[in-house]
Amino acid sequence: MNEEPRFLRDEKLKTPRITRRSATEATLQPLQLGKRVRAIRLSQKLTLEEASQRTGVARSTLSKIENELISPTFTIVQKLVHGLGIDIPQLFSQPRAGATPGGRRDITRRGAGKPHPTPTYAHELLATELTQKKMVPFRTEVHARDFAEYPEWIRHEGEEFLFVLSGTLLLYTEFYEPVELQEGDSAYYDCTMGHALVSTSARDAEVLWVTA
Amino acid sequence: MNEEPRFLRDEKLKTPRITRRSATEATLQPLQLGKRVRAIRLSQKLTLEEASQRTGVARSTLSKIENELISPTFTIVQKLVHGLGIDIPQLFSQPRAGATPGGRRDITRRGAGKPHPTPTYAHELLATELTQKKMVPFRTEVHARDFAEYPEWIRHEGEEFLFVLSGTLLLYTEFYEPVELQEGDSAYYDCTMGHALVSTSARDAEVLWVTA
DNA sequence: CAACAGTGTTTCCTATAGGCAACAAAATCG
DNA sequence: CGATTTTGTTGCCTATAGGAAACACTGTTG
Repeated sequence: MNEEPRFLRDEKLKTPRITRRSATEATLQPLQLGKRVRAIRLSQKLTLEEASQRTGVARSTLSKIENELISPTFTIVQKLVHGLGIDIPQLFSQPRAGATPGGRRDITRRGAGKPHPTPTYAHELLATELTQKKMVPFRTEVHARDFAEYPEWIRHEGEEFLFVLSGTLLLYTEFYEPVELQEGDSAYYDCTMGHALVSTSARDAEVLWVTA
Repeated sequence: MNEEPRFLRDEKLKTPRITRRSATEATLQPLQLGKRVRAIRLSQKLTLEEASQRTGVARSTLSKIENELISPTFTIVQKLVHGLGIDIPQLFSQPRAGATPGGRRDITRRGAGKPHPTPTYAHELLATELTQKKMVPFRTEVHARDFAEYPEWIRHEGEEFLFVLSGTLLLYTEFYEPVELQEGDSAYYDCTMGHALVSTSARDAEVLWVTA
């Protein structure tokens, strides 16, 4: 009295109600999230019940996710990440069984990074072809012109190195006086300490940023 | 508590979407995926309809996601990531309220680094006041003019990011063809793979290097 | 300024995600 | 060994995600 797994059904004979409007997603990889989650859970020697308690997700739901019976909601994914201490890069990237990656290389031409805008910054992410990397480099135009544009401190894990490519700016940090940086200056700081940049030159300042 | 996503600073939003059952974890981070998606879409100057076609997600669904009315399914998130070229897995990661201390900061003025000359490179080490750091940043003039100046491959642990500050040069790597880099270009590679730089411009090229 | 073409939002409805509870299969205990 | 606990896997049901279409707005154009 059991029906086939739903998503299989879906693949097979779900043509009548065609809603596939473009072929963009044709090449979408399976990306076995379920197996990944299971591997991570087992690696921590947790039972479904324990994982359930840590994440706040029902035991049954976890089972279904691990067996690829359902596609979890983003809120659930967040709970998993949070509760199991999963590093999201792994979740999104492919197996890559090997230990330390060997001979990878990724070239990013000027202006060819992936844009990532925010109200105060215009980031351009570099080396986005590589997934499992220790550092995240990006080039940024600092649009902010006043410290007041930041509703609160920017603050996150890790350490950050910044290098001023052009223009001048003020580096505000939580525990220090603001300091003016000019072209060629650089700074290294803990990201857990609140920080923010404000352009002071005629043109918006450009910085190179690397986070780890 | 720092639960701001990496590049995100944003106005406060209300709806934390409460799950009434698992009261174990009362509050769940907002993590405004919606605003992020909207920002990315707008940065690419796409309408909802265009984004819909690229991602294969219904226009209405996109609208709801951007307005935080629903929590998208993982398959939908995948489609978004794929169709809009979103990278940055760490974008989604919630910096765990880790006990990483640290309010360190180190400013290095232009030219004020610690010189470290070699036959082929003139390194200037940056942020040398800080000792226990994850990354080692330095600015380098590439004196080498011929690959033959390197008796053997440079090779060491970790990963390296390099950004061309001025001039042009050739990046030789063990497993790839040499590639020419110009001002503003960047590269990321595994250091265990042999690598070497050679200036090709009239003046010696200058690069910014970060190792981790 | 009416007819129109595009935008983003909202409504309606179906498909499905997720929790609870019943279940089967091991594992543990008596 | 049977009884009990603990494991992971289903039914079942409700809450909700997601698609199509209607809608409300805003420009355009003749």
